[in-house]
Amino acid sequence: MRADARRNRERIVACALELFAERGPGVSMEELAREAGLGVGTLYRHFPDRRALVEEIATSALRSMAAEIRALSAKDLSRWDVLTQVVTHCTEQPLALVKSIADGGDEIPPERHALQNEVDGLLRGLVKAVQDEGTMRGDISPAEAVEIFSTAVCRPGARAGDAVTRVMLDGLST
Amino acid sequence: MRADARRNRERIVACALELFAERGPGVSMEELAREAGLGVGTLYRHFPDRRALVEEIATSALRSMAAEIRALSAKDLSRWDVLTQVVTHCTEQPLALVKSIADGGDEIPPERHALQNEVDGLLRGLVKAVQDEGTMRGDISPAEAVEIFSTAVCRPGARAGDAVTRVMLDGLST
DNA sequence: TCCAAGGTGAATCGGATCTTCCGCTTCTGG
DNA sequence: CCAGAAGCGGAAGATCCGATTCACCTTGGA
Repeated sequence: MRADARRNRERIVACALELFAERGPGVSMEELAREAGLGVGTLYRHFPDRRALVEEIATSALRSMAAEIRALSAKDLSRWDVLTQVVTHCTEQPLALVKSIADGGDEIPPERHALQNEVDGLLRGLVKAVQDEGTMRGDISPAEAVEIFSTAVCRPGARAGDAVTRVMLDGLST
Repeated sequence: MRADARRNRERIVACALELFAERGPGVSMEELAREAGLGVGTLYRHFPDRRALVEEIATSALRSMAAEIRALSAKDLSRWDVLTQVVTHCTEQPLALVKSIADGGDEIPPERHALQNEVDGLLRGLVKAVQDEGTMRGDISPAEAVEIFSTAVCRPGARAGDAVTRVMLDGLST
């Protein structure tokens, strides 16, 4: 593959990641192309159709999300601090986008479904750990906690450490 | 106006209110009609076009919202309790819808714009009062607080007293 | 009973996207 | 440096989807 082609492909993925995260799904191929400074045709050279593009982005984001949670969990920090950092990480990139894509109507391909379950499981596990540690209130189920995160993080214009996120975390702590 | 016509008009407004609240704008006229158990044509007999329908619902919801805030504010309750009830009221009906409609792209007609400002002002005033009372943390600006409410309340499927709302309120209290 | 107000929903209209395609441009191996 | 493959651009055409219309059927109520 030619060097410039690889560069362009990367740029497409990066821009799509960003645009989906900040404006939700439904961004048109043309906007994606413009943002990346390329022609629409180029998107189609790299991805057979919209779905393929969305799929690549979603799965890669989920994969990196799962990796990040694992990495942070392995650190020698209080579970609460791990949670905080996970939330920060989510706000900065993937989850928001993944959720926005997930809302996009298409049927979920099995691979992505599995990844989503994996991330969900990791998050719920983390919540449980934080509660066991005693730093998070116990009257919220892991599933509810995850919903709360989504609400705070998957918001157009969410930024790490903004008021919504701070209030949510404070409301969750004991 | 014939009795059945009046009945149908009311049913349209009620269903639209509900559908917009729970599924956001972008619900099609056909869905609206189906939900109301009527034909599409009937919607058009009552409202010249989609915009007129949306407009009627939005302004009436905003009006009742403002009235509700005023009514609750006049009660002899702590400002915190007033806030709690306002949030509950929002979750049960209008704001969610109004915001979801506001996101719908159309330019905001002046009348609605004025109403939105009014509601916004009332909310910010209430927040200020709660903070002065000392029951809400002071490191959140009224505007941020309103954004937090929106986030918690304008969510597909929000229900009064659910985990998201509870956590948000706890996070806001001192 | 009569008939105008009211209701219906298939068909039409339009706007917005997605995709295709072919001529033009940019790499890169030799 | 050059030939030709790889890549790019973006107008044009195919599609999709929801808003709106309209010719015809129902029904409230005088």
